[in-house]
Amino acid sequence: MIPLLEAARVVEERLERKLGAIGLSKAKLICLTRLVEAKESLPLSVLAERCSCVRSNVTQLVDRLEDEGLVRRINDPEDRRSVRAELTKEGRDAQVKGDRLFRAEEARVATELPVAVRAALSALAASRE
Amino acid sequence: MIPLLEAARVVEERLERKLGAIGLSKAKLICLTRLVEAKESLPLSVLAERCSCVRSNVTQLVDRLEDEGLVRRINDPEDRRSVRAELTKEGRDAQVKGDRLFRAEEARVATELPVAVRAALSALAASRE
DNA sequence: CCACTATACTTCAGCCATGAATGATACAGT
DNA sequence: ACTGTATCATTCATGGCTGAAGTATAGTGG
Repeated sequence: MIPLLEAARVVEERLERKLGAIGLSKAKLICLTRLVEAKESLPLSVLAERCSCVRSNVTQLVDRLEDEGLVRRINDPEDRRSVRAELTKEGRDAQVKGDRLFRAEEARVATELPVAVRAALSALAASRE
Repeated sequence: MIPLLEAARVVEERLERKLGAIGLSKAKLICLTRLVEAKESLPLSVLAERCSCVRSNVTQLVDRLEDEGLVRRINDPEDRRSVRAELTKEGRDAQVKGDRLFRAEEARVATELPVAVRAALSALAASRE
């Protein structure tokens, strides 16, 4: 087995559990975080890029986030093909809470893996082929 | 972001692409491999345990593997609640091919991550809480 | 023997992800 | 203005995963 994948699974599960407790998931949090970072609404295609996933995925993710009232879809008057995602107040709040949990998990991993290890992983992640 | 998760994603994607080329996936391969290792048919619940996933997942996985003719469901005369999964010839062959690709990816990761790093990851994976 | 409880699998609803196909709009280049 | 071509979002099919609910069978205590 590939230890990298096993370890990631462990961490991923821990993270999902923590986020699940406040009604979020890693995917949703990342989505919200990208919007917070952008400081403005984003076309779904841009959002997809920044979440490193395909558009159809963001369509569904935003569907769910919208159902939960964390995000709102708005039409772009500039380009009528485009649909932008905008954070709601609730979305902003959820992001803050989720981000705290996320950072906590990040910190936990930092205690479990020495800096050198994390550096090696960053390098691998950056390779992207 | 958590480098561990990013790195795992990169490797996972590479692996899925390679396996996809021969009609397999990591999940399917693991399932087949567990059966090969067992050297006999296994009740689905045991298979689920060995694949570290829930039963309902194995039910579906075996559905697909069965559709593809890689595995066969057989009734257990000892316990009529139980359903066992058995490898077919094709399943055995697929496992061999898939395993080669899997080991290749494993080897590749070994060149990308020093032993010390892999050891640290194994330790984290083993923690399981 | 009966009722309980536990176990085995399946089914269903839901989430996350992908890729192919669709429909609408934008933007050439002619 | 018209005809492609590219881009935007969505839908659908599929795969992998989970947890809750359902069905059948097994096993146990009375």
